[in-house]
Amino acid sequence: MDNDFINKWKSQVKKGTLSFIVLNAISKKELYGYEVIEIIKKSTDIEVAEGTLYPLMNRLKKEGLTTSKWVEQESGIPRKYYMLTDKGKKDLMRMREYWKQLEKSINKITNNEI
Amino acid sequence: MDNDFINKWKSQVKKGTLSFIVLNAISKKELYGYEVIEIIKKSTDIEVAEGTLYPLMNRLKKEGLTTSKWVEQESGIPRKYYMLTDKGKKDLMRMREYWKQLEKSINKITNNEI
DNA sequence: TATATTTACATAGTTATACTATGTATAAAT
DNA sequence: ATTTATACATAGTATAACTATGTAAATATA
Repeated sequence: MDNDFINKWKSQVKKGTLSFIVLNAISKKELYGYEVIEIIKKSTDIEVAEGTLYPLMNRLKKEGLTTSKWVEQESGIPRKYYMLTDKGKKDLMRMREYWKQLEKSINKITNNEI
Repeated sequence: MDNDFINKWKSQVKKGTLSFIVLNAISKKELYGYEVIEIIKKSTDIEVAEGTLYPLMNRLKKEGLTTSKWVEQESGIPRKYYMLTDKGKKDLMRMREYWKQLEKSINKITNNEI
């Protein structure tokens, strides 16, 4: 209840940035879902719930940005690895451009340069 | 229909960034709604529909981040000017900190530094 | 040996916010 | 006289994160 607005805002900021972060993460190396959560936590300190991540992974696949393959483990539960498709790579490039632009715009506005 | 994913993504990125941009914009100078749309368009090239902006302005006020006052014009329709409350100023500071952190995290991830 | 925790996947329902479409009203431009 | 620009607003829709919950195997702990 404490700072309701800020918390809601942080959650809203994730809408968009989260898919961007995920696509970037799997762009250099195939990753499985659970691993993505850990990597994001470690490198950005953002906590992504499993109930957030798995539907997102499915959506990215359904939209044609990723593919996946199951990999059996010698021990333990099989892992579903995700990788970018050509469309995924292309879209990620465009997202990076847009993000760079947005970053500039927001810096301008926060630094009173309107 | 062309690039559906990217367009949806851009719209999602706005959820969060838009309120941040608006708060920054009115932080240095009282602005009225219509003016906010023009300023955002000019300084960030982001097109905000009126049906997006006015509900947002009302929400920010309801959440206690802004107040407003009507100002009659010698000619033309009265304008509703918005300004930050103390809570609005405090929250904006925290949003700026969070954004700075996010920017760093995303730069790290896009530059393959995981 | 029994129990709790960690790993690894998934979905149903809820919430929050941007978008679309639409409406009202005044002033200026064509 | 009609269109465009200015200035506000709301109802309904779509999207995506969040909460809660569930399954199952492996490992750690009591």
